[in-house]
Amino acid sequence: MDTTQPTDQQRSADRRRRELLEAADRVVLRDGPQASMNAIAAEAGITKPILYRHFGDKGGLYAALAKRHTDALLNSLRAALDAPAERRERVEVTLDTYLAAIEARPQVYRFLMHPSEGSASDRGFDVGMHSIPLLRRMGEELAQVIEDRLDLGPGSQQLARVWGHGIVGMMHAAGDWWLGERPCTRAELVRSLADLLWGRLAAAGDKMGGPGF
Amino acid sequence: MDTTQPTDQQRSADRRRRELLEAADRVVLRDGPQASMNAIAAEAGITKPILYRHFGDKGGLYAALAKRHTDALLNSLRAALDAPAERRERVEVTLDTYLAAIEARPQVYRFLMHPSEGSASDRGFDVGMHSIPLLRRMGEELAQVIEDRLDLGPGSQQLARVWGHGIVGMMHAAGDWWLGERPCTRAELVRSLADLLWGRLAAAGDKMGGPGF
DNA sequence: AGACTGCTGTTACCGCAAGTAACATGATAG
DNA sequence: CTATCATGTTACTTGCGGTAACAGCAGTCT
Repeated sequence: MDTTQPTDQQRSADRRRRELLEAADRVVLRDGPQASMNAIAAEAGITKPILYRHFGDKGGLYAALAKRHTDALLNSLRAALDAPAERRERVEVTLDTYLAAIEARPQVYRFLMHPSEGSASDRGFDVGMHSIPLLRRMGEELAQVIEDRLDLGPGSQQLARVWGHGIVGMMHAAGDWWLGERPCTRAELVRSLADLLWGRLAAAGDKMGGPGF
Repeated sequence: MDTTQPTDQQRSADRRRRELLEAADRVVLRDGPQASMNAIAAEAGITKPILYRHFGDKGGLYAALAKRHTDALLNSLRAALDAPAERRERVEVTLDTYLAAIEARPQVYRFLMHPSEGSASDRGFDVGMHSIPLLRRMGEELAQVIEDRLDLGPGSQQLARVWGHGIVGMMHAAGDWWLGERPCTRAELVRSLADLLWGRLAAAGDKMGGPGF
């Protein structure tokens, strides 16, 4: 039986798969998220049907491709979150890690955030399911960390999940905007966001002190 | 001369345009963001080229369509932001307004957040510009309100913009997740998010008090 | 040896949606 | 009666996702 034997065909197929993914990676890095299957196949030196044999459909390829980058980014973020430092320091390092990643490879970032909706397989999806997997995964991850390490009162699990997704969304939107306009340095952005999370919004005074205003 | 006269052809064209937009609205509400030009034309009782004469391309139609809803939502949010109440109250009402809107018309919401990238006109765009117009507009709007009404120290304008986009992103991501999973009531979600903005993250105690951990 | 299986690769095609060209029609102005 | 201009149509091109059918090439069973 070939239960212990990877049959060395398996390994060959896996290697092919990885080669294809790297070709796809190169194309996406060059052409952005609208990279066509033809282009990817050409880059890999083969033709379309092979891609479809390996990945089923475009969604499958994109999912496989996204998983690699998502996993990589999540590992970096986990490391930042688990650093042995003060909470504020950890938050800032994590924010900076994310922002540095999207700054370094904007095309990849753009691809990850813009799956562009599959074409026919989406039938029957309810709203909400369309959302970007990376954001969801980051949100859940952060929620777990928050719940594990913070002492919130009753309902802590739910609170942690809301905060996880909320903070990730904050990071994402601010990062996206920052990447487009570059209105300040990365360090300034990190500091501003951390300030926001640290309650400076609530602590700030009104500008025109009238109570009815 | 017909400088004072809107030439009543103009008005007729405008009415047509509005009718087409409403037809498009109906289709998008029914089919989601992947509504085809053919479908929209059919719903309006006409054929494709007319749509193209009125809106240029699909991006144009989508932009016009999005503008209507975006304006409507922004008006609601402005009203909530300008309410004569305590800051926390205003924040909660604003969050609730947004969440109620996306809860009431998820298809519209999904459309607004998922323009699916134009096809050919995107050439030459740098990264960052892809982002959803509604989010950007909400971010800028909120930034303006924050800057107008809060007394932040030096660099207040930049801080306000970061916070504006950050808070909007938080609201958006949390809302998207909530809409998909419905893990709690709207009121609970609003409260949790407001708590986050009010610095409860920073105030919470560690679970295992070891300093090195 | 010769047929069977399974994998990799190809060409050539289908269906569908965006976008366009060219033609038809009906009102209005000179 | 004709020129014009907006409104509408059919029929086409282009490009992409996806698939069917076929071609070469290992090994394998009898």
